[in-house]
Amino acid sequence: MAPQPPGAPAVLQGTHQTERPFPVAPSAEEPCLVSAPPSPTRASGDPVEAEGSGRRGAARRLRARRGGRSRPKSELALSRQRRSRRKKANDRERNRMHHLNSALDALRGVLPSFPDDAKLTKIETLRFAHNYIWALTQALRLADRSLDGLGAPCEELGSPGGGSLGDWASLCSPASQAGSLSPAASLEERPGLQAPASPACLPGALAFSDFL
DNA sequence: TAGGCCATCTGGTCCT
DNA sequence: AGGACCAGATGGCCTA
Repeated sequence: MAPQPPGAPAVLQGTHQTERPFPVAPSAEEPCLVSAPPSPTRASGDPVEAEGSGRRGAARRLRARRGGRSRPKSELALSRQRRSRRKKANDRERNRMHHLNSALDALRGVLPSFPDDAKLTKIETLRFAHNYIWALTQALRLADRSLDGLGAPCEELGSPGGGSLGDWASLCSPASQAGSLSPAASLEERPGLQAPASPACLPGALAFSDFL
């Protein structure tokens, strides 16, 4: 996937999404909210107000206690309330997704660098991170063994079938066995992508796609 | 033009 | 009641 060009609605591009914490997209409900006339029934039709004056206190208190919380609302009031709640829910959902994208960007930041023009997609980022962590774990394990005098050769990292490095990463990685939605194929067309921070005892020429 | 990726909206569900 | 989370739908943008 090519990088988002300027103007594209990228996640963190310094456009409206970073400058406006909660960008509110033009919503179909907005015109309704703005143009909705004030409720004509509110002033004169409110049941509480209508029966409020002139009644004995006991009956009124009883009624208030019984139905005070769920006072029936007019259709217009209900509609307004629904729109208001939906709008707030949309804002929260947008904010939540922004936080999620920020976390995803932070994850991209700690992963081995890659050419500027090759921003990882969301699924690529997750798979890359998963496999990269797995690879680092393997490296640490082997390093520990070496320190213990076992002298584990790096071939232990080799693929079970003696395949290529790509096979090693893709076959051994738990992520590669995890699912069927692997986007690795799309990354194979990124020959320039390398993992520069090859840990000790890891094959230094691992291709970027090997982690995906 | 088809397909991929993305942001957003929306309704449902669960939890506090 | 309201918030968090989720998944489906939708439309925009971009590339091959």
